[in-house]
Order: sequence, then C-alpha cells, then structure tokens
Amino acid sequence: MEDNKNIAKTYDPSGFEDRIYNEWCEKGYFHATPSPDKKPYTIVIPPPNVTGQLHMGHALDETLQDILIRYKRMQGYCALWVPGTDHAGIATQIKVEEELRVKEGKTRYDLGREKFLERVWDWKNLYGNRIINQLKKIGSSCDWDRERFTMDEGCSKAVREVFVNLYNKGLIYQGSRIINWCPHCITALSDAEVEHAEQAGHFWHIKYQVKDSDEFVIIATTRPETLFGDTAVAVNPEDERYTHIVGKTLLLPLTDREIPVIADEYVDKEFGTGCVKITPAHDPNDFEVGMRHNLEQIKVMNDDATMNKYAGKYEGMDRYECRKAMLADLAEMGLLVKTEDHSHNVGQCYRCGTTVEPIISKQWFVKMKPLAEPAIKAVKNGDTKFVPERFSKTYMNWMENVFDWCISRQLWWGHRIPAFYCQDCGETTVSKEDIVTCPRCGGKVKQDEDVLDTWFSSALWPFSTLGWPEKTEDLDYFYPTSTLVTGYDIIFFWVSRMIFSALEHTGKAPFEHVFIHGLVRDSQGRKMSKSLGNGIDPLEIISQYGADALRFTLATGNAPGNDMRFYIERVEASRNFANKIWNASRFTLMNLDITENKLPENLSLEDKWIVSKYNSLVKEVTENLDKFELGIAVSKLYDFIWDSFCDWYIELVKPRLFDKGSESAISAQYVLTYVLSNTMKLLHPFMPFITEEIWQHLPHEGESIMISEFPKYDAALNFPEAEKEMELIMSAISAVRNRRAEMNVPPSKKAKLIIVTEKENVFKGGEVFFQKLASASDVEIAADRGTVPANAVNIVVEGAELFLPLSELVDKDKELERLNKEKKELEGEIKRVEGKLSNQGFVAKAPQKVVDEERAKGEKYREMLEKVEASIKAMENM
RNA sequence: GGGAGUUUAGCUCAGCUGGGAGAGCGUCUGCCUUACAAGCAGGAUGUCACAGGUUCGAGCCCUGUAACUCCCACCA
Repeated sequence: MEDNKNIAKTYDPSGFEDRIYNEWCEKGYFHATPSPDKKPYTIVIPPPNVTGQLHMGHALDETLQDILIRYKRMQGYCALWVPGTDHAGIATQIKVEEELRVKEGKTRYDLGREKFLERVWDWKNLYGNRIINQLKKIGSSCDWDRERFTMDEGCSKAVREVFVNLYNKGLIYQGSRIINWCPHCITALSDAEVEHAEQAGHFWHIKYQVKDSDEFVIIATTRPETLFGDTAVAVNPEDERYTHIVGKTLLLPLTDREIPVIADEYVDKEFGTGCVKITPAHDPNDFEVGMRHNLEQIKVMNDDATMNKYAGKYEGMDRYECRKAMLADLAEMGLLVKTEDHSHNVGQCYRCGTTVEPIISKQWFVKMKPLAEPAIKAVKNGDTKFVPERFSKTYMNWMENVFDWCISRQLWWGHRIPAFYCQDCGETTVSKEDIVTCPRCGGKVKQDEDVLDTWFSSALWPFSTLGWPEKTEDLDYFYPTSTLVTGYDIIFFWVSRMIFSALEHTGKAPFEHVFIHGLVRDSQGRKMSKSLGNGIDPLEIISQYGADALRFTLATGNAPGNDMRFYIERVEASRNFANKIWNASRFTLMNLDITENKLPENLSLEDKWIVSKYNSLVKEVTENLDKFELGIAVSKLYDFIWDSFCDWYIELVKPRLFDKGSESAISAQYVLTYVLSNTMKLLHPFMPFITEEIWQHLPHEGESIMISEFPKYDAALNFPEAEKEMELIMSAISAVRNRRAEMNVPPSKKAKLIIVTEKENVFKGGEVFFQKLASASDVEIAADRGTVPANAVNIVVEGAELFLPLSELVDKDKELERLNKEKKELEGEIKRVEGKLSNQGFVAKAPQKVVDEERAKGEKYREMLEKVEASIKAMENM
C-alpha cells in the first residue's frame, strides 16, 4: 500500500474500482466452498438474457443481491452467488435474425438450422461475455467458477430429465388445442407471453340466412375474417327470440357451406345480438363449444396469418386485408347491417408486439393443476415467503387459476424437445438420450422439430445450476437456496414456475425468501425502453460517478416492491456522499500516528457519544438488513456518517487532534479509526469499493474488508448518559450559532459566552466545543446570573441559560420581540403537555414511559419559561 | 369483471409493531473556518387526498369516497 497519509484530495473511483475488483477475484474471495462448520447462504442470479446488454433494472437487481451476499459473507456464512445467463429463446433468435437480415439480407431458412444455430452461439458468446463483464463492473461478488448458461451441458441434461419424468407421469402431453400464435415470430406462445392491450375496434353485424327461409339471424363479431372457419351459430337455450331456429341450418355467407344453429349456455343473451358465430379453430371459447357439440374445426389461416384455401377467393390475403375485402363484399350484398365502434382487449406477442392469433395447433403442454397444488401449499405454509408479503397474493391468484402451459415453440434456438417419432410405425418415444431407431419396431425415428419455452429451462435454474439431477455436494450443501431477488414483473413467468418445478423434482421449495423489487423508471416515471430512448446505461453512470455511487443510488430511498425513479441528481448526491466519506477518511489519515485498531482505555464524553451512536447503528443496520429493508439500513448509515461522524464528531475532536502528541490526541485517533473502519464494514455491502480502499489505508487486521467480520452490537459500548449529555451540549451550540446568525454576527467575530447552569459538569465538559464550534473566544461557566452584563443576549436551552454580551449589536425592541415570541411558544408547549396530562384517559391508559416523558417535558418547558420571563423582565428594566 | 399499489414540503421519496411530521434535490441568508465549495453554518416551506370510525392518542388501524398507476380475466 502507498503512503497512508497521502490519498487524493478528491474522490476518484476510476482510480481504484477495477484494481480492487481484480484483487478480490485473484484472491478467490468470491468462491464458495462447502464447509461443514459454516451455514450456507445461497442466491442464484436471475440470469440476464444474452440478447444485449444490462440495463438499469439489472443494475438494481444485481446491486440488491450483492448487498445481501456480501452482508451474509461477512457474517460468516458460506455465501454463494451463482451467476449465469439465459439463452432467451425467442428474444435472442429475433435479434440474430434481425442482424442476419440487415447485414446479409438473409433469413434463417437461407442458412438452415445448423448454420443458423452456429450464428446464435457466436452471438451468445459475444453478448454473454459482455454481460458478465458488466456484472463485474457493478461489483457483483459472484462465484465466477460456477458460471452457468441455461443451454450448457448440465442445464440441458436437467431439462431432458425433467421433460422425460413429467412425460412419464403424464404431466406433459401433446395435444391439439387453442394456443396463442405469433404470426411474426411464427411460433406458439404461452399465456404468460401474451400482453393484452385495449384496442379500438369494431363490432360488425352480419346477416346469416336461414336455409329455405327468408329469415336471417344477425351475428355480431369483431373478427369477421374467421367467418370462413364458422361451423355453427350458437344461441342461449333460454333465449326465446331464437328457440324456433335452434336446429335449423344457416347459409354461411361468402361460402357454399351450411352450418347449424345450436344452443349453448355459453352465449350471453344480453350481449351483442345474442347470436354467436362459432369458430372452434380460432377461439378458445368456441373451441370448447365445438367440443361439446362435436363441431368440425376449420383452420382458415396459414402460420403467417395469411388466409388459406378455406377463405375461397380471399386465399393468400393477410388476415386484415381479407377482413377489409370481405366486409366490402358483404356490404355490397346487403349482409353487413351495422358497424359499431367497440374497444376490446387484444393479445400481443410480448416480444414483437404483433397481434397474436388464437389458433388450433398441435403442441406440447404441461398439465398444471397437479403441479400447482403443492406450489400453492408451499407459499401458504411459509416454506417460501414473499417480501413484501403482498406479492404472495399475486402469486396465489395466478397459481390458483393457472391453465396448462404450452411449452413447445416453433423456433430453432432452444432446448430441442426430446420426442422422437417413428417414421414407420408412428410411435412417439420420449427419451433422455438421443435415439435413432424406434424402440418398438426398429424403424427410423425423427426428432420433434420444436424447442422448449425458454422458461422451461429457467424454471430449473435454482437446482440445475447446483448439479441436479446428479447428487452433487453443491446441491446437498447449497440447496434449497436462501433468497431469490427479482422484479415483480416476472413472478408468473419465472418465480412461480421455479417453485412448482423445484417441488416436483427436488421435493423442496427452491428458496426461503423471494425478495421482490420494483421497476426502475425514468425521471418522469416512464418505463425505460428502447423505443422511448429514455434508457440510462448503468455503465455510463459507473464510468462517470463510480459503481459505489450507482449502487448507493439504487439502494436508497426505495421501499421493497416499489418502483423507483432514476435521475442523475440522485447519483450526484450519492457521489457527493462518497466524496464526503473519502474526505473524512483523508482527514483521519492525515492525523494518524497510531498503527493499531482498538478502542482506548479512557473515553471522553464525545468519544462515548460517537461510540454509543455507532453501536446503535450496528444494531439498526443489522436489523434492517435482516428484514430486507435495505433502503432504511443505508439511510441510517448515511445519517450517521454525515451528521454524527463528520459534522459533529470530527469537528469536536479537532482541538484534541491539533494538540499533537497529547494523550487526548492519541485516544481521539483511536476512536476515529475504530469508528470509521467499523462503519466502513457496515457500509461495505452497499459501497464495496470505497470501503475497501479506505479500510486498507486504516490500521486493520486481515486481508480484505470483504472477508472481515461484520460488526456486532456490543452492550458494553452503550453510553446512554453520555449521549444525553452530548445532546444537551449540541443543542446549546446550535442555539448559539442560530442566535449569532440571526443577529448577523460575522463568523470571524469571536464573542464571550457565559453559561449559567446547575449542570456545571456537563457544560464544563463541552467548554472547548463552545469555544470552537460556537465561535466563542472565552467561555465562562457560572452557577448564577451574577456575572452576566446587563444587556447581554440571552439564549435559553434545556439545562442552561447562555449569554452573549454583544451589547453593541443588541436592539432592545427586537430582543424583546424575540423573547416574547419564545415565551409564547413555550406557553403553547406547556399547554399541550398539561392538556395531555390532565386527560385522565391518557394518564391511566398510556404506557408509563410515555407519561413520564410528557411529565419531564413539562418540567423542562416550565424551567425554560421561567428563565425567558426573567430575561424579559431584565431587558425591560434596562 | 376481479386483484394490487399509490396519494406526505416546489420536485423525488422515506416514515419499522399507533405516542410531539423526515431526507435528498431545489430555494433563501451568511461563510473559500488548515478533510471535503462534490463543502460548512443557519433559515423558510406540510389541514400527511377526502369523509367517517376505533383509541387517552391516528400519517400509521377500520369503513367508505375520489384521483392516478399496474397486474390478472375467454364476453363474441
């Protein structure tokens, strides 16, 4: 280490953050080795997608995790933070396809599956590494030796194991059902991957003629183009308007098909015309109705949402083009009777925003009911606890109403579905290992072309990363994990699926706590997004202000689960705080002759005060970290460091320190060192770099602050009397400063200060502070007012009366005005206290402590009032 | 149609199990005081959304109202 006393004048994080991070890495502090005499504390990272780079939301997520991990590590836990990235099926594939299109004008089909996947792996290597480096910049203390990827060998093995197990239990099945289809991504989507948005649309009323009759029924639809897939019109069986036509046949317009009128409870008599066209292949409800009535399912669109042959002359048109054209035709034929405005919810692909098409399709599904049940129980009985608690409601709500999960995707990037179809006998074989021949007939097999939903593999993350399905030492020691830190936006996607997967495959809930945070928004409260261009790059902030400032900003002023606004002024404030710490440390180091870090034998009043305050801080920080109240913990640290330590303690001990070589100077150095270095430990989880840098310069034991012991509350360091006394002195000093400011006494002007008090000991102890901090050149402690000059300015504080003989500055009328104002205020206070105390209910029912406090206050105010009244009298007699 | 959240100083937000309203930024005044002007000292600013209720006592608990936000939901 360089010369201890010579650290830079201004905080410059770029000078040491990278160096320190590399040292930690090289020393292997991030690596966790299972140890029987330590308790494990495990976090698995929510793996960022390898689609691009980290945004502010990641920065928040990683910061919170790192705070917890560092805290637990310092507390002596075997703390493991498993890092990794997610292959992010659709998202990544879209990116690579986009790049391919822009750079080479090709599609994935031009390359073919194999070549295309090579490109995606190149992409993954490039961006995966970039993300890892960004994580490091933030200071994340992940165990890099255990870095994982959702498509690496181990995870792939886990995926296969799970798929086969679930299939064998009948919990994975293949079926033709209505799924959400994205015509742009050309793949099925799960319900969770569809976002609903209110859209202005229309309600078209179309006439269907009753066969062999002049009668018509009018159906109302928002999707006229699905008409070609209609296989019935349904009415409510109770609807008397239509009873007579149930069972009759209708002529389906624009086609030569005939469809029946059926009666089904599903139809709401009050809504629309009470007649519903039934299109089993394009609507989930109609699908159900179709099943009940044994209706044909006619799919009228291709995978890209163009119309197929069933649309007759409209074949080949896009669905919306077709809609326009057919409506025009219907209008011409007089079959379009009404067009109403109608706004309704439309599903959109969460990746590309394209309106999804509900469509019947053969896909793989996970049967959810049997899996959801234990997952509900695990949260109900507290095996997994959400923080804040309210999010368990969100979770329950979803879990209790969950539908089967569509897990197949018509993509290339992902885990290939391990199902093999025999070309000869048609047998489907699901297998952990790849097979080439049919186990039944020996014929040639072909693997399913589709891949699994990304979330299928992320659902296994807490245990697949620890070695499952192998029975590894890691799995045994670190699993179940301790805390999952993530945003509320992926509770359904991810958290819930990890919970039921873990319970099913490991028999244990995957984590004890789910610590939920909110979204990082821009300064106007909008979501940060590419399209708005309002995103702020965390790396940009780090290079400008340092990782510590960014982390501090993200950890401060935010309650769990709430969104936060991010703006640069907050980062500046954090940087200023870092600078404050830097300079307080610089000051301490400049005045240091000692080489040991311990408390001195004899503590002065202010020493006891700061040590006692520090001790309470330890308690508060620890308690709040244990409650996941990171924002509160860090603000306590801020207040202590800035207000107590810098603004008061350092100022108070300056006279001692400047008395070079004295015993008092040395003991002050010990206290400064002790309090500062331990405070750095408390702050280390939040601001790892600056705290390490400072701790290294201060006298210390051990190699690094990050593996030092987190401070513990120590009852022996509690000095309540000293705190009380210091508070009297501090408020007296503030009062003097205040009076001087009001009277416009130049700061350079020293004055005499006479303190009249019965508590001579207290104020005598603070005499030197009064001299220095209250700009007094001479302080006299007196037992009575005998020595006070007639026209001195008087200040009444608790326990004393202070006089400033600044006769030349005194304006008698003004002074009287001020004194009368004070008198009035005190009378008000006394009235309030007496009101309370004369209330029988209060005295009888309030806790004794509260009542005593009120009594004490009353006494204090009465005492002060007496003094103020005396001063008024004295002033008037002048 | 369900569910959740928010409403506190000009702005952004804290306020733990009910016991005299807080921070940062901004603003005003005075200071380049030998750690820090990214600073120091001092000041101003609040019917804690509204209305009831419980309580000796409510920003906090209960009921209702309003505004905003978000999530979930198969009304064609």
